[in-house]
Amino acid sequence: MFFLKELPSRQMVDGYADQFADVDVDRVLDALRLMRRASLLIRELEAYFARHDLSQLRFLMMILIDREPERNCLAASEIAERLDVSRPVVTRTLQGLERAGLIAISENSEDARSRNVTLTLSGKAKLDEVLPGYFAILHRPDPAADK
Amino acid sequence: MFFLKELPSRQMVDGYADQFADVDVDRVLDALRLMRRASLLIRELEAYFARHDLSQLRFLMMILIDREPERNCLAASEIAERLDVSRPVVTRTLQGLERAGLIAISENSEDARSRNVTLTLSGKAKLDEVLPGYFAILHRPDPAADK
DNA sequence: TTCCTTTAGTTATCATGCTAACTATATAAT
DNA sequence: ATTATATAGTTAGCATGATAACTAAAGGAA
Repeated sequence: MFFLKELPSRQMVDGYADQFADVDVDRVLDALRLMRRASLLIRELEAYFARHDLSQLRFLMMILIDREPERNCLAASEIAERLDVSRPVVTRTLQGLERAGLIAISENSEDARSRNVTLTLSGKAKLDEVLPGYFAILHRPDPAADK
Repeated sequence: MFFLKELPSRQMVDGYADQFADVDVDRVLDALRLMRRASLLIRELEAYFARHDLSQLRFLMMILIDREPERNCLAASEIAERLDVSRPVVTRTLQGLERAGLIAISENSEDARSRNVTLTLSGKAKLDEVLPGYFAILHRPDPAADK
């Protein structure tokens, strides 16, 4: 995360960048602004989800399952793949969701190593509960409101 | 953080958003792209810093001190304020930097509660070591390379 | 079949973010 | 002067990210 409040001025970046060749100061400042704005947005989303006993990751996993057209279930490995998050994080997060009753985990008859993950009714209800606020936060013009 | 690989299509967002009023689908997709790109960039920076026994936060703290015009030192509370990070995180990170010999922490003669933080020579050297690679990562066009 | 490699998932451990609750000092109010 | 409040910093404990190292099952090659 990147929460630096006052981004460096162009002069300051110049000051550092002068010591090295080929630094595009505008691009650096753009990248800093990008990280700052996204970090604030992510922090806000996490706080929102926490108030609903969720996290962004929990939410995204549920969305991924819900999104699944026919099967209405997913293997844990498919979730890890699509979310681009490490396996242990997937394992732990799924365990939490199961303990919370939001998903159900069952054996896969074709591959004993694999687990099928399904949304419970409670899980679907949780999605409905959370989605409006989610969109409200996302579609706000600039959560950073940098001055 | 937000690492969802395949962002939802406009149709999919529409599908969810239709159930609620006033959702600007383009704005939602923009926000998702923003978070994804920044998350990848932050992850890359953290990995880079980790290879130098730093973290983005450690780096930013050192930059803040180095940036300081005359005093060449900062109070911990000022660091917390400028970085917009919780106090305990500042405490812990400063302790780590001190143990690593990159900063020095001294008492403040005017306020017994406060601590003055200074960069050591080793700390300044570390900044020089790390800055070129930092700019190189930041000024890359689009680290996400979202197809 | 036996052995080797790959894949699915877990456990253990660490780093970094948070809040709540604490100590200690400084400052303001009475 | 005493009491109350605010500020600086720490500690404890939780959540979420990561890697490394593990078990177990599947698949391929000898």
